[in-house]
Amino acid sequence: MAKNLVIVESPAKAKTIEKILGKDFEVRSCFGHIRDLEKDDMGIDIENNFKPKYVIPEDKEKVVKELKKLAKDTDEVWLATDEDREGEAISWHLCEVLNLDPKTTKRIVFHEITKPAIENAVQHPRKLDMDRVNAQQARRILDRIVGFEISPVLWRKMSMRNSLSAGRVQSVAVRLIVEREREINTFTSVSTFKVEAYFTGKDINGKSISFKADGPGKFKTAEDAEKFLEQCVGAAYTVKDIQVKPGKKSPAAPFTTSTLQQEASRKLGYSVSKTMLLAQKLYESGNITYMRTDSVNLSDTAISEIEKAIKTSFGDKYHQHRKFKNKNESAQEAHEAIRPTYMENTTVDDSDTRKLYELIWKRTIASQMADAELEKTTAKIDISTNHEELSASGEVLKFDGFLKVYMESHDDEDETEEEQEGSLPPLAVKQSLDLKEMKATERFSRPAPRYTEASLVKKLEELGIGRPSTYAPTITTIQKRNYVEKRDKEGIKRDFRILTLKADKITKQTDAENTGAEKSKLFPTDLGMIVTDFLNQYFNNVMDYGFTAKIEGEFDEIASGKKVWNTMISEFYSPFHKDVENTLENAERVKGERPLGTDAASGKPIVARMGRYGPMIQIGSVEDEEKPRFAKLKSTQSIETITMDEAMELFKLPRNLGQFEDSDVIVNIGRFGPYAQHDKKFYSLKKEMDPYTVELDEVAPLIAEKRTAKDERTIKIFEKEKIQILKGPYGPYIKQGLKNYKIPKEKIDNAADLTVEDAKAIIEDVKANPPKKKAPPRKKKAE
DNA sequence: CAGTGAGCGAGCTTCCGCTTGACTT
Repeated sequence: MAKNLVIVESPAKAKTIEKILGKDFEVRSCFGHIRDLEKDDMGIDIENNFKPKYVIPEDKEKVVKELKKLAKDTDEVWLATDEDREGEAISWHLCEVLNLDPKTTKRIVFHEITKPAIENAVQHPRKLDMDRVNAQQARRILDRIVGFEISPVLWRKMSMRNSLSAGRVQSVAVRLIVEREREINTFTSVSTFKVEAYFTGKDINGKSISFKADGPGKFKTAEDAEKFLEQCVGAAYTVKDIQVKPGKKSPAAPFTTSTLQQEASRKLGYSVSKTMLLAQKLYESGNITYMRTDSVNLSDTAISEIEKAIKTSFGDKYHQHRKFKNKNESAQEAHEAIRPTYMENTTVDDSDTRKLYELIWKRTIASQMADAELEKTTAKIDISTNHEELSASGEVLKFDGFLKVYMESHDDEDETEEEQEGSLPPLAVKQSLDLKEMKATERFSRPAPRYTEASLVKKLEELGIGRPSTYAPTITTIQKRNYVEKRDKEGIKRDFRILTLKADKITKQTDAENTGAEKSKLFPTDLGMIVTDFLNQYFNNVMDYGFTAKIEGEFDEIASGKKVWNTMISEFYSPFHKDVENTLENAERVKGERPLGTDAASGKPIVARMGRYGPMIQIGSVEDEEKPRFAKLKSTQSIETITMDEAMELFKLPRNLGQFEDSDVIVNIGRFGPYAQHDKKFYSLKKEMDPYTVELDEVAPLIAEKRTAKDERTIKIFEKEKIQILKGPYGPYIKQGLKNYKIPKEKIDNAADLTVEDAKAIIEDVKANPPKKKAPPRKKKAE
């Protein structure tokens, strides 16, 4: 039995640290938080100064039991959880559960897993910081209050009430997406004309050249642009002035969770959850440092490793020592930046994680490399027939520096109008140029783009909302709650005008471009918009973009002992709870109704609104003698934007496509999407089949094909008993009615030989001994 | 699996942050 027990949060860390500390120390992990607020009654005794009621969750019982045993048999327990607020609280919970005295138990911290850092930590233990623990408790309790008081309000006040939720983080994330969507919907695009002149001539060495110059600003109308081109008729063009300016580019800081998610999204097209899954693998295999971090800091040992790698691979002049600082105030910096553990490993064997690893490797090494040096040349070109001038510019890379390995990408949001500049040929002042042609092209202003998962993470981080460990889960939650969905949008065709001056003649033409196409973007659903409007109206304090920043300031005061945590919570709770009660009492049930007009055929009103099963169109009302008619909106349509014509289109379903093998084929949209009904059976339509336009000759083969696929899946059918033996992705299984039953291992190889008695026996057996429930009792709802 | 759409009101849902496995019918 070791004399010392060290407890850390992550098991991968435990292994590494144990090696460093040697045989006197046993290092174990507690796998994050070991206690949480009880779920009943919110787990908070509000009357009793918000006293929290903590319990050990079922899935943590095992690890707690083990730690208890180890703690009892050891001389000294060292609490080595992360240095941030949550880590301090985990240490305190460990004291409570393991019966350790918080006043005397040794608390150690390190920000990097290196031998000197860990040895230094062991030599300088401190005591638990209760102020910091209390800041965490305040954070936890406030989040529980917000989530568990507002969510039930939604269940009462929304017309669709299946597992709706609200929270300090998720509700604001949805709000961002809803507001962006509305900005886009109300955006009116204005067009301007941009002039570009194409020149040919000879450079100072007599070599033939051609290059492009930009016109003087933008013209608001086609008339203004044309007037300018007219003023250029017959003009001579001379280089008036050449300016050369040096410039430089610097590398980006090493990765944090948020920037890794952004770059993996832009460069590799990964979703944030995919990035985190792969990063976790790399971490567990010892290839990278911890992947949930908000710090851009690199350990001293890492910095010298990187320096060595740069000097050997690229030479001394490519190295530049840099120390990055966090811009983000909310950062808690419990870990290092995300970097390779060993710089000499330039890649990994695993093909899944290779791209992500190489991205991390490049970003890390680039962060300690020299600036790239540029030379920017601007030539002003005089027009003899008017007072305007043209300007041509080019950029030449003088020294590549860090660009040798890595260049950060940007979202289209950050994109400037100017494209990547090429180089400009060497010109001389007073040199005359030949104009090949001059074009004025119509360009349209664009609204801000919809968020991607990664750009939403970026925005949340800027607002200080959420933590590295929650960015990916938050994005999953708001999609799972059906507030937001990720999808593509097709662009629409738009005409634009071009005026061309060539050989002193002006011609006009129209061209077409595709605009507004988006890939993998976050769109709010009608539900998301309605819930957001409701929350904004009744809980504007919590929905404020600055709310988290404000309370974080107060948590900091608690952490520094300037404020008492219950006081802070109480000050928040009084007005908040009044809002809850006021809403419950006074808010109407929300339907999200939007009148569209009157039905030409019946004279009845048409509304778009939210029904129990989603957005729909309703003609007439329930008070009418005749029942109202209903139609479900398509998944790409929205209550806010649907037009009368589009709404009427929806009433064209169900469609009878005609007969196939003597039965009607009827197409409709059901709970699980578009389907065809034929001979009492149902067949899902393929994605590309539009139920409004699809024809019999497309659907009939689908029915035939799916029928054989179903036959192949069937091993045996006992018609009378309604028992089927089927082949599933995990092997054969038995199905009776809607329920599935697992075939015992010893019989699985001969599933085809099972008799009806065998099957019945298995079913009875499974019923008598139901399979163990999954560890987290969180049931998955049918989507 | 493939209806529905109002109201009544069983019995259910829900938060954020810290960590990984379990394991499919």
